[in-house]
Amino acid sequence: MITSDNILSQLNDSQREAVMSTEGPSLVIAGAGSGKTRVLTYKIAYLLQQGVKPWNVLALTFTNKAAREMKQRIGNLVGNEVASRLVMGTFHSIFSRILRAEAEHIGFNSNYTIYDDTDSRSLVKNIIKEMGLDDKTYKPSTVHNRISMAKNHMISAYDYSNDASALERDKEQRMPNIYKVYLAYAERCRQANAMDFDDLLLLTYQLLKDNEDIRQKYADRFKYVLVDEYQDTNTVQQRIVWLLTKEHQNVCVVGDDAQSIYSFRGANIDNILDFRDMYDGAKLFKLERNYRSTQHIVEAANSLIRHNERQIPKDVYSKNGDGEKIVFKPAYSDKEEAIIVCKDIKKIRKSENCEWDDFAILYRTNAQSRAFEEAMRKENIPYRVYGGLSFYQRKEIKDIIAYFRVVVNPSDEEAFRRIINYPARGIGNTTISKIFSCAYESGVSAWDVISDANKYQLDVNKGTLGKILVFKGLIELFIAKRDNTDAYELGREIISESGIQKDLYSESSPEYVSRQENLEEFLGGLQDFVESRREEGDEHMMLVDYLQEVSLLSDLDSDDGEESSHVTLMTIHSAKGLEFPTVFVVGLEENIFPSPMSANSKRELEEERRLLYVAITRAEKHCILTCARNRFRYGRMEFDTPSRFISDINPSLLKIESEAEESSPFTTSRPRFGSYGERYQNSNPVASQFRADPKPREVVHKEERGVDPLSSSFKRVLSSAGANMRRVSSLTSSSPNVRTPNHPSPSSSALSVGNVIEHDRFGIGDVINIEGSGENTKATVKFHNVGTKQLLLKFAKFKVIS
DNA sequence: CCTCTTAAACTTTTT
DNA sequence: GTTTAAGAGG
Repeated sequence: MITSDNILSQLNDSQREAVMSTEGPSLVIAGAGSGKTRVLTYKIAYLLQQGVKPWNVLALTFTNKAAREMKQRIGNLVGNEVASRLVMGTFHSIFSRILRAEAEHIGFNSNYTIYDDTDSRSLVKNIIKEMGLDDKTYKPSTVHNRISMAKNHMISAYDYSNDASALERDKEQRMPNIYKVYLAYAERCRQANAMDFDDLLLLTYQLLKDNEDIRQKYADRFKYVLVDEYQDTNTVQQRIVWLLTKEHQNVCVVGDDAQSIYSFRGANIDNILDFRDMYDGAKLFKLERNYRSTQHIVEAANSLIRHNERQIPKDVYSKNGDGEKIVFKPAYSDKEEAIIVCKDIKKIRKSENCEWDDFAILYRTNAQSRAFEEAMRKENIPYRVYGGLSFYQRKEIKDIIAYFRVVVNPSDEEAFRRIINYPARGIGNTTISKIFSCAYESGVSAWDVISDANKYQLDVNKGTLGKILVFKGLIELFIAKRDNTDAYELGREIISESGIQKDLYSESSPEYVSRQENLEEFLGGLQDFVESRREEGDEHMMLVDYLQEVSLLSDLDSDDGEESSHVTLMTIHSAKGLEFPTVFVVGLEENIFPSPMSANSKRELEEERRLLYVAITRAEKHCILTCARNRFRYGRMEFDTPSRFISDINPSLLKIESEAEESSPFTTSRPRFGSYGERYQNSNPVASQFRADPKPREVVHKEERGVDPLSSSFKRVLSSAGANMRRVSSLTSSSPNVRTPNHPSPSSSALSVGNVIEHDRFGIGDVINIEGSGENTKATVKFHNVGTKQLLLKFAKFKVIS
């Protein structure tokens, strides 16, 4: 533990001032790499040392991962027990929990499900179809986007239908009926006891606005509110913060207007620009010294961002030494671009003797990762792709989760639709339509209809009704167990009883094997979830708890930190807040970056420029920009010119390196289809086998995958039963509970402070405290890789090493 | 009512 | 190149 003097001594002057200003509103404008997270971390630690109770501090972050890491760092400063009681997380996850607690006040049930984007769009699509609107004019994603934007501005479906300007705009765009879709959508979500991402915010706002006593309660509880990445908050988030802080005004927001890159999601840059108008007398702190990057990188980024008009003036500087210039490497094709990057990575790694972890490849769109994946596989460079479609978006996983959702919340329309005929049980489209129209007419959920088909006069023949009743019986069986069977046990049962297991193991084609592996992986994760909770003495390990956790996870969050060293591939958006010694920003072409979608509005173009600013400022030592003049898109070869942003960078800080002796990258004198390009034309046929990898797309360079899918999956099961006990659950094993959940650790009674243990999942750790007795003995263990955990000895699985 | 084949549409960025 | 929608045949 460390004293407050010590905390303050680790900060520079401006950081310290920001940290010590605990009372009243404050705005911290933190330039890239200026220690923003450090200020937030230390400020919270400082508050705690001043005697503030951790549960009185609300800290809102942008990702779950950021929250977790910050908690960890605060724990290191003031102790984990205290830190673990802080209320810290994303807007969405914190407020979804509050909404569960207060569900009755807003007409929901506390076991509501959260619709992801796919669910929302599918519902919108169904509504459009049912209303007889043309789905060419009313594109579901466009309509949902309109609804989403309305919600971000606190316009409910009812408000919208009375909003002259919104209606006018829709009319102009030839979609005069959007308001009807919105009304129906809101109604159907409520009927399904489901909320979409935007509802989590909008309903929180309405809850606090319409129930003064509840607002009081939370405003009172959260005596100090801190918001990270404030430049990326939207209007409704800002209003929620206001409702919570308008009395005590102990609110500290941290952000950088130059890094605002989420306006497509409703983020409103005015939130940060106008903060001081909203909170009268708010103190302004500017952190301008960049500790991350070399001077050349900082200056190049500054020279770029200077082309934007709207911004808070600041002067970011570095004292890290000049370093190298930013390098721009135009390539002939996307394949060549990838090869250049691979070569550079190998070269720098050798010359500077650094790790694969020190490299990141950042791109504008997820689709760009492919060329790099293929090149790196060929070059034996270990990498990991973040983002893209997440593990939980995969078909087979979504199907399972849909079962979970229906069991927890039978009204869930989208999940119901997904599983009523999966696996195929002879309930076809005609029947499904009948069930749903019956449901709408009576104003109940589809589940209600099949629960009492007579009452709702469901018109189906006897055979079909029989099939429906079998399905109903199946779900009821699970519902009966959902409150007293842990998520893993019940999950396994659902998978086997529903026929999912039989379906997935019915074939041994590569796609099926890949799905089987995903299922194993999923079960492993589910088991981890239940066991962690059990070991930590947390009772919340039922299906409902699992869903709560999983529905707000992003791909980035699942990084467990114990993977082997790898190059990072991700979109620039995902890279926000991260840093790497060497960063490649690739695909700097017109039509990609800036995205053609934003080329027609100045506002959006400025956002694209900020995006490049974010990308460049991720780099500590080397920043290399690349582009390709020819690129495969939509299966065609397309021609492109370098991004206009290249010429926004001060030329004296930019070094242009052409691989070939060609003069300027801006000329296109090279023959378009010379032998040079064709060398890379043939794609590797082996590569296609890697496409359906399960989520941690860590590359294993022994021919472990792809050669013989069956044996690789077998190996996987075998190895998981051995040294690494992470994935023990094999569906093929005859007795599911080889490892009984309640099996006590052999040496738990003998454990004492100072012991070193090896935990099945967390690895090596030192026992630093033991408390409680008998059944409830808890050990505090500091693990080398995953931080400090409290384990209930009754359940924890580990062995004592010394 | 199910499933296999073929055609079209598609791409920003994400909690 | 990939994923999803529609249509034909069983």
